[in-house]
Amino acid sequence: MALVVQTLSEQIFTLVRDRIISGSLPVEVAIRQDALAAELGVSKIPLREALVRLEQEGLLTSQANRGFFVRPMTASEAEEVYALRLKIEPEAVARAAALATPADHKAARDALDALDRAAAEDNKSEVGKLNRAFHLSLVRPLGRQVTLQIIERLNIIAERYVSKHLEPAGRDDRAHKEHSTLLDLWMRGKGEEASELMHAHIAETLYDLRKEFENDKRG
Amino acid sequence: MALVVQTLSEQIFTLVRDRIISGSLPVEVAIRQDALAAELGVSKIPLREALVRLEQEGLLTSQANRGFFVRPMTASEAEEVYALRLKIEPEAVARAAALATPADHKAARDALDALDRAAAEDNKSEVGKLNRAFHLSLVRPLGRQVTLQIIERLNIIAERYVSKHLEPAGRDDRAHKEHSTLLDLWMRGKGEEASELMHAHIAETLYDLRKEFENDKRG
DNA sequence: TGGGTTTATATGTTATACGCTTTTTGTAAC
DNA sequence: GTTACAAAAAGCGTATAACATATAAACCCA
Repeated sequence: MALVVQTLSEQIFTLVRDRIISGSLPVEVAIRQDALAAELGVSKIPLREALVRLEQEGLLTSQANRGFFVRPMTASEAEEVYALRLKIEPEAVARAAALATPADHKAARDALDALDRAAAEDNKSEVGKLNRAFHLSLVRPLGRQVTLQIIERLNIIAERYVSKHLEPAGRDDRAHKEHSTLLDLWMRGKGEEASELMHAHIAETLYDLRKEFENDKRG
Repeated sequence: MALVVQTLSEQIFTLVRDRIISGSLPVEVAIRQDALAAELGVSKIPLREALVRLEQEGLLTSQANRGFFVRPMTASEAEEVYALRLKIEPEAVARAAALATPADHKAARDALDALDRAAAEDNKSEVGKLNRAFHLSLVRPLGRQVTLQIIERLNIIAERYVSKHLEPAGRDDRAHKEHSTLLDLWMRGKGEEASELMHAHIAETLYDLRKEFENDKRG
């Protein structure tokens, strides 16, 4: 177990990030720094550092002297993020499959188990987080820091859209089966097949999202 | 002209970023926050916010209670960053060429002119910055925020390696000609050709970098 | 109802202080 | 001259209070 001391600002980063993803922070309204800091029981210094992180992460925007705003979601951003994921993630999965050690295999299986358990309990925000963790566990053995960070960021942005528009990944039976097959292929070192399935898996989510966007426009 | 007020922390971000790129900040040594803040004539709060930004940007790492460190450069990171650029940038250039307006054309031409002027004066750090600006001007008309931000980040990380190992882009005659041809194709809406040339252009830089890495190993 | 002025709020930053780690220094033992 | 450990120093991360400046809200008056 890697003992990693987390700074207060890093904890706040995660906490606020999850609030943004879950949609519990209003869009287009400046985040009241003093109020949020007070609510969290911290000073504004680590809070602001967390907000700066989130801006760099693409979840917030800031305007000088006006503060930080949750970035609005748009269909075109979703298209963009999924296009990037399709271009990067499947190949990363394939390469990672070739490099994965038994420890990596165990980590991925554990991640999927945790996801399944959370899905059974219908804990929406937890499912989203664990879904991300599972996807990341399939590319982590690649060991490429920059690539991993980009994939993680894309997954985080993508999750906002999923969490707003779709049922959580694990509850969906198709996604569940795909995850299982994916893990199986991946662990057996079948990188190419895993890659193709991952591509289809991501593409299907995008397809579902598109349907919802269409509904929104009509509704 | 878009009037954009810049926060102190944002200015510091740019300033420190350029120092990292130019290599004037020692690697593997914690950045002395009080000292740097004093040198810049600011307090540590906006400085820390800038450092947090830079960490998220992939130029710094931090360890709780130990501070921020300039990330060491490695051949494998260079390979990684260039692989990502090759996968993303050429296509983005092609699509942007189709969307570019006369204003975009002018911006790109101006960027190249500025780059040429700086190259004539042999201002290494300025050339790097303007080279980045030129590359970005070719993809900006695409209008995809997330994609653009990723490309910009990759270019920034890449520039560290270029600035350490190679002559600045504009001084190199081959690069200069490629830039000219690239701009020409791009402005004439020949997206596919521009894309191919951009791919070759990036690949050549990577090739040159590899040679230097080999030298370092032997040297 | 609208426009302009005043008032109130919030942001971004400074200065100072302090607990807690980490690093360095000092000292003793082997 | 190392090694081991204790003590001291330095530096990080956070808190608090304060304030200039910019934005937003309230107000007033026509």
